[in-house]
Amino acid sequence: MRAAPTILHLDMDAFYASAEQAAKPSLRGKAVVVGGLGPRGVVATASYEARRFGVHSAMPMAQARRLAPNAAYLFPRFSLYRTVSDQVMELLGRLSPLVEPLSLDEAFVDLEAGAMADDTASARLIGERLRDAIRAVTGLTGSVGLAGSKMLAKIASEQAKPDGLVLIEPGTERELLAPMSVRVLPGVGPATGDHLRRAGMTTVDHLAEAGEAELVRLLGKAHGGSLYRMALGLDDRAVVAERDAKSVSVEDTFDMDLHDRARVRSEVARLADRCVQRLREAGRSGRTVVLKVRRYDFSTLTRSETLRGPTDDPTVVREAADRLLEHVDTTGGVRLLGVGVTGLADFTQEDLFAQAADDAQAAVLARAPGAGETDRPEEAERPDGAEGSGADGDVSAERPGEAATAPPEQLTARHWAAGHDVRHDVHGHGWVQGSGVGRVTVRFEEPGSVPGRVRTFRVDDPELHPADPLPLVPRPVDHSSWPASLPKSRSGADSAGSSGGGESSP
DNA sequence: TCTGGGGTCCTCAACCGT
DNA sequence: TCTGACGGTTGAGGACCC
Repeated sequence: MRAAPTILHLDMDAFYASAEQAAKPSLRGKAVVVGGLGPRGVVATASYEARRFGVHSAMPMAQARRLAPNAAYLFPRFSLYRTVSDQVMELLGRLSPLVEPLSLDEAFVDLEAGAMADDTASARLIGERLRDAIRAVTGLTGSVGLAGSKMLAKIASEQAKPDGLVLIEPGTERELLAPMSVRVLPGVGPATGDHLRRAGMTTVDHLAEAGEAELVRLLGKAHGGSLYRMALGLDDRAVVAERDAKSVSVEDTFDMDLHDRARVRSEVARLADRCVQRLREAGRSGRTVVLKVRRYDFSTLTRSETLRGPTDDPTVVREAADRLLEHVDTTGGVRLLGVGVTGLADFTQEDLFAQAADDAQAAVLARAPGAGETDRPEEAERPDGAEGSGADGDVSAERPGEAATAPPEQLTARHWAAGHDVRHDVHGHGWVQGSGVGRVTVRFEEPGSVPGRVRTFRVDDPELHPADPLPLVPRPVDHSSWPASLPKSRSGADSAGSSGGGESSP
């Protein structure tokens, strides 16, 4: 525990939905739901307007449509969200060298490492100025929590939502936590929450009173011990800037269960290729191949196989996944398949072969260091050529600069996904409101415009083209010197407790 | 009324070598 | 040679997070 609120947690408000509302003026103030639009999709984010109907994250899309039939339902556009996220993370990086992104819309900042905040007043000032800067640069709002630890900073930002700032004064932590539900503590989900409730513990105070021994008895050593410390407000987890990924995986849920064994095998091969592609893009290799199968009844099983050494060879991963599939009963149907790789390394078994060959040249017995016997046939037979194998690049142009020069003109496919941007030779920039029976409906508007008009075209209209997202703020205020202009401290900003939302302006 | 995708961490059991 | 303790590895599953 620190003496000053030196951890800042930023959480963008209803991030995906807010970004869509900023991009599409006609959706501002309306219920917007972003997520998978297929029959088995779930909600990724609902705008605050949609939440009033009871729609929330992780809810099945079919249920959301029943609750809010008039909401706008949009497919996620990760390239847009990533662009905005990069802008936000760049601002955070100017506050401290220690920034830990948790996702596209959330991050911890260690203000102490940035030597930015030396007291409560200056921490609060930084938080407010950060919210101003985010709004000016991205057009979106974010909520800020400030406290002496990660856990409390996150709880504070949750309380600050939407569009607010909450600072937890050092020394008030236990009192603040005591009446809260056990579910506010990190690591307490539905299962643990139920477990604790059956033992008569529903508030954080109950956990603190129960004592460490009782929690360890109920939940095990690691979980029980850490939960007890959290209940006392103790959390000394550091903000970690760089985290190496420990696994890479891809999975697909099918609109209809798969029954044909040959189809299941071909899907597993396809997923293995995609997984390897991701692995290679990250410049990594992996040693353990994992197959995941979710059956018709939602029961999920995994099978794994550890190779002699790490690989990034699609053939090796594909064959391992296929071997694992042989041990899985898929009669009855399969709703999800996944292929993953863990035990990541920065070298491959093939590198070890090269090393072994060098060793042999030096008249030393060729035995690869740390990898046991290096006599695995399927890896020895690998044809060389690590360049771009596997599935060829269907990844969309993610970098704004590149995207502008390479518009995704998929004229052969002509699939108009709801919510995606388009450009019409006559009417200009717009977005797909819906499509079907050979028609596509487009609303012509852009971030800075007034709500636009709707027109309908044939799906193969030659004047209609897919387009990249436009910046949410067409001409952002210059923030290149931010936050150098921040005063070190301001006494007027030092008021205790929470400051509500909506007080900042660009 | 059904339940995504991409991860992390923990637990437990089985097995192996010392 | 047998036995037990113990640590490391592997495999499977569960819970949780965003």
